[in-house]
Amino acid sequence: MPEGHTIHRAARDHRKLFVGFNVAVSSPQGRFNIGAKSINKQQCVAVEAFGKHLLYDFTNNQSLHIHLGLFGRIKQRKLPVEEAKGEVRVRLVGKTHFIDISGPTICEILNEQAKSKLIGRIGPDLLRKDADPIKFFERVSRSRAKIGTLLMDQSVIAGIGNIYRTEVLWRQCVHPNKRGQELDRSQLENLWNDAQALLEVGVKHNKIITNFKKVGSVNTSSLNIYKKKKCPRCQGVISKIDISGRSAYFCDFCQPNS
DNA sequence: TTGATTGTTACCGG
DNA sequence: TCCGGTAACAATCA
Repeated sequence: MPEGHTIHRAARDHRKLFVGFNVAVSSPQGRFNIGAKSINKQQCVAVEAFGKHLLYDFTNNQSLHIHLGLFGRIKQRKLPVEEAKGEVRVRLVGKTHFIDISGPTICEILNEQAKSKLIGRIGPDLLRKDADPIKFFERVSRSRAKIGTLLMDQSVIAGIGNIYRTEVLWRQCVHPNKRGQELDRSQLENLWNDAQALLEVGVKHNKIITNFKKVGSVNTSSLNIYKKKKCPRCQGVISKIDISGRSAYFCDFCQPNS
């Protein structure tokens, strides 16, 4: 479910729900018995997203660290609390709402040192004001790896997932198999700027939207080529390839690799 | 029941 | 050291 926009949207929403309040934190038994006692009913002082990682900071300098992975979800509901549905691993209860987090791949409590280490290994985050695009430009420019791989590497650029990868490369007419070092500075700037703009739209609408064209007043589709057969620009056939286990789509004509 | 899926990490070989 | 490939793990739905 989540690319960067989902996590930053959650951080924005949860800031209003939890910061400044004593938050009840509970977790069930099993793999994700995180020992929530140490943060339970502590005051939440911040909620922040770093790439696809979500951190809830508490007064005792500990943080709840969540990564939703491929299947994780966050459900937000109004109080009173209801019985959890599905594989809920953590529940946070605030003054007016509660959230259930199901299926995360990471769900743990970090101290300050571990938190710094985590933040340190995440690349520039398209949705953060403190992001430094120069780091992205330099890293890609000296890499032999495919741009399709690099865009999904969260230590190179944080926030892009499989759908934005396909859509941004198509919008900028770059073949996913181009090597990082084959791209010039203006292409990299365009990729950065476009991805950033699209992710911001994603946060605003809580949805991935990369196609803004309307026929009459109706949006034909919010995506251009992801899982599609035909290129909306040239009407050509969309190809599908596997890049490190994930499906990437591209238009042979609009995104030449030569 | 099977396959697919908006993700990440560890490990190995080249 | 970099890069590609593979496996493991997560939960849900068609």
